Amino acid sequence: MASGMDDRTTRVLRHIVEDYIATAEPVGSRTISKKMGQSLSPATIRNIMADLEEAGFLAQPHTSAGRIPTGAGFRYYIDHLLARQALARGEMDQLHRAAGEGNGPADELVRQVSRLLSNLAHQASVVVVSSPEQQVLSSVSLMRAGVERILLVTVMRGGWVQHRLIEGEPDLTGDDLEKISAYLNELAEGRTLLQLRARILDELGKEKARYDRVMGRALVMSARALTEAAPGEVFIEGRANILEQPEFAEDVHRLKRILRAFEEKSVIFRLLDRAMVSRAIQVSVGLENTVEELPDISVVASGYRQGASSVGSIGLIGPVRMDYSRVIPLVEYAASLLTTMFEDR
Amino acid sequence: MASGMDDRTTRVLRHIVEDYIATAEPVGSRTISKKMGQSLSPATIRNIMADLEEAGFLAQPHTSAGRIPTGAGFRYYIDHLLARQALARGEMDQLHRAAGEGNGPADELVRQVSRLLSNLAHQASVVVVSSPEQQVLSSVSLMRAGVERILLVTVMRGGWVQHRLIEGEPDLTGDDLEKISAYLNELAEGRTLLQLRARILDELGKEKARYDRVMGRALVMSARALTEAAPGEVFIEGRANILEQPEFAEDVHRLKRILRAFEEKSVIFRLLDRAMVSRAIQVSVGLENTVEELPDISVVASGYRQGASSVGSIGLIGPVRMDYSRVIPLVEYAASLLTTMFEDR
DNA sequence: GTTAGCACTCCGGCAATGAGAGTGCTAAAG
DNA sequence: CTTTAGCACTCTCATTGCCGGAGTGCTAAC
Repeated sequence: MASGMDDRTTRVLRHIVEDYIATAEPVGSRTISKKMGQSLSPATIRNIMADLEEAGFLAQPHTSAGRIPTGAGFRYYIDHLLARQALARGEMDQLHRAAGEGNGPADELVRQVSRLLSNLAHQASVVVVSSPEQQVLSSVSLMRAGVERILLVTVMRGGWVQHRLIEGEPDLTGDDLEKISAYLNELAEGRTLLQLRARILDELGKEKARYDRVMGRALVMSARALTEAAPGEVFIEGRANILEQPEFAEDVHRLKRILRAFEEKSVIFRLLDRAMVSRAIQVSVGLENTVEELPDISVVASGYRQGASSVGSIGLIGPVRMDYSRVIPLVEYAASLLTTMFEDR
Repeated sequence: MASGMDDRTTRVLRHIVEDYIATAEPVGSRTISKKMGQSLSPATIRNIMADLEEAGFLAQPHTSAGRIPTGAGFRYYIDHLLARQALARGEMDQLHRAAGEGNGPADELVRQVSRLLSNLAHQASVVVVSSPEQQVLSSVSLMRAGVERILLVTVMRGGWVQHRLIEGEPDLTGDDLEKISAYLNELAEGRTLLQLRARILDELGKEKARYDRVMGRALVMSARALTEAAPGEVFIEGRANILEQPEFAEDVHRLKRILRAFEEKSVIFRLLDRAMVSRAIQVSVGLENTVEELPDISVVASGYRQGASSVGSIGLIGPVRMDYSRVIPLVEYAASLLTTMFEDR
């Protein structure tokens, strides 16, 4: 089907999509005829449009409005017709600078980049950080946090910090904690969180005798704390930008749906997890995303890596009518920027 | 002026405000007459309304609409006429449960409570946590975070965790870090962040000889890292709830302004900082808040404490037309809940 | 296969209209 | 002196009807 379209037909489709992206209005045959240098008359364009509509790429809001691209139309455009716009030098610089400012812990870096991406694209920007269980540890520490609580802090290579509370254990002294921390660090050397946990339990079985009861119990508790799946994190920036898009600004219902979605980590995760595993940029249009509540939005996202493993993804969320030619390079660049930033950490 | 209003007049004002809160529509003399059991005719009410308008408590959108309370009208209502609604047993329970679930680090606790508060009130909820410099430390730890970075983790009594990156210092070994951590913990005992910093510098001057150059430098860097003002934190929950309010749902401009404001920590801080110092609940109506960009919103907020010192505040942000009789007790209860939760930590 | 021409459809804007809600004023009643 | 009934007046809002414009589909000619 799709392959059975001749060059002229696809050119018409491309112009329709691009015009619609630019104006958010249904586009008519006259407009396209002009745009193509009048080499074809409006009547001819109309015939072609009728074909495209039959093929499912276009739709009419009502008789005698122009056509607007359907989801399938956008899909075809993105897959076959898109001419990427090169990033402006200035935009690259800005992104670099944003990344540079994020010299605090990793979350600051990510937040800055996300924020700028959002503003450059005039869309809401989202970053998800996968649960760091698969990441390699840099160091571990047990800290006192009140009489009845101990805090287990883990720092990953790349700069992500996590902490989990352990309840109880009031009788461990500061000295005890230091000792256990030192020991945990030894075990952690070069390992992931998961591996560390296994290792702790392992060691504990082997050399039970070496530890007094209190310390032994503390080790078990550490292992248990490490088991609790840390959910991963979500950063959303530029929510206000979605009001720049008429499709959301006008329709309070859609707006509410999307704002609610932004408040549910799990939804955002489902929205971006495909991009995480894949290496290439992912564009899901309208119904394609797996979140039933949001049938009318698009997600452009790309994973970023830490060394060889994918650790998260960054992307934009907006209406189906997005300026993909501009937005796709932006997201790609942002993702690669994160990848390089995390490389030398 | 205000004191010069007789009982009947204020009763009319109260009814107008309450009706307007309930309906979001201008209210007319007929409605009020009915509401007051027809003891007064609409004509009389009209006279009273005219007086109230002259006094600045009411306004007319146009001739021959009903009256709407002005900012001053709301103010008077809140200060003198408000009949607080008792919290429902169920709501208190829910809040308690939310607080109980937040058994992770302090930020989880705060987030859960804030979220529920937001949903109960149908408004956006905001929590600010003041920069914890004045809070007493529970423990300190230096951790390796990559070759060129060290992470300084501080845990406050009450469970707030902060981390700051220190760049450089590649030659400190894990052992070194442990030793310095132990020493810092000794110095930190029972002190605030600020005091700790002073103490470090102090000690360093006195006993310079006791430390080798590397460790000395590390201490200096720690002190410096502690100096960087940590900005405090802001949590916003239930943004989508503001769309429940017709005044925002209809006016995209206001909506955008408020969403933008939510993206600027500093704005939120300015909005809530008054509540932080004061012990009582604060209600600022319309123009009263100090943020010029948001002249048409109300903030209901209350500080919460950790022991004797104020450490932050929790509140609601919404249109001036809020159900104060319900919302004020909610916020108060949430704040007191946070205070008790932090007490036994 | 392409295009000009034409009849037709549908939306959006505009003015006119009328009902409804509410006011302010006046004059009478308490 | 206060309250109220009555009434004229104002303003909004929803409804209606009426173009004009944009765009289409079809047919017939090129």
